[in-house]
Amino acid sequence: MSDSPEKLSVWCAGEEWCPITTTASLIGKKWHPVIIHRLLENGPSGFNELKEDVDGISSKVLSDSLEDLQEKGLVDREVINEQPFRVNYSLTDLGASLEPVISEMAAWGQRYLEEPTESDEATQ
Amino acid sequence: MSDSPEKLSVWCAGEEWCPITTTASLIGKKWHPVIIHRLLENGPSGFNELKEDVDGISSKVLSDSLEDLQEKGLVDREVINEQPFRVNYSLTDLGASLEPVISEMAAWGQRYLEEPTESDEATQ
DNA sequence: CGGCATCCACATGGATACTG
DNA sequence: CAGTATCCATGTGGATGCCG
Repeated sequence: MSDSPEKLSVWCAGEEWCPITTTASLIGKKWHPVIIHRLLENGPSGFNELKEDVDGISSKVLSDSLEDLQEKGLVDREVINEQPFRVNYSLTDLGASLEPVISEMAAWGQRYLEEPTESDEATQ
Repeated sequence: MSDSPEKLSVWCAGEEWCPITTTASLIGKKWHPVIIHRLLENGPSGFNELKEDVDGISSKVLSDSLEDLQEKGLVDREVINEQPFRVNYSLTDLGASLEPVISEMAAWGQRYLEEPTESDEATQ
């Protein structure tokens, strides 16, 4: 993994460019952080493998999210076999460079969020 | 600022509870990270003050976002004067505890994202 | 100043079924 | 296995205007 991926040029909503807004626009979608986290933890994965790791996602949404992440240059898709058909998703260098961000999010969640109990579950 | 805010119990989409998914559901909306960032940087702020700091947001969306952040226990709203009407938004201890996450996002954005040039701007 | 009301367009995501 | 197709409900955000 290179430690200096190419920079990404992304336009941003406001009038002034803001690194936080822009970063949020990259990973601020519902499933993006989890997908990146799984790819960081488990390494390159196939589609259904990823679908099982990312609990609760539908194939359509996973497909959409992966396409989005590819466009943003954070994820690579590689067809590694035609028959049987096999695909590999992996992080680009830029995607992998998000590791500190993702692990801060995970750490924060573990420290400050409480796992719902059975009774919480019943009320949902 | 206390260093051990109360834990927050949040339900999460999938079948298994996941700290990343849950954290993402808290700060994964378009403007939330910026709002938190501004409150961290500039301290407690009034509504319009915040609106100017968060560049490009409309009052409706800021209002919605702040309400959401209050419900999630990350932001406090305090009416500090009736006439003239003045309100103060500040981070709760839990909200302030997000500082490492937010600053990682900001740092990542500054390191790996490129500010668009004038010509980029022209094509948008 | 600090919003809320209204309206509307578009994005997002979930369920289900089907395909090469 | 790795998706796509379709449909549909809800969410999200932007514009504008008004109010105490």
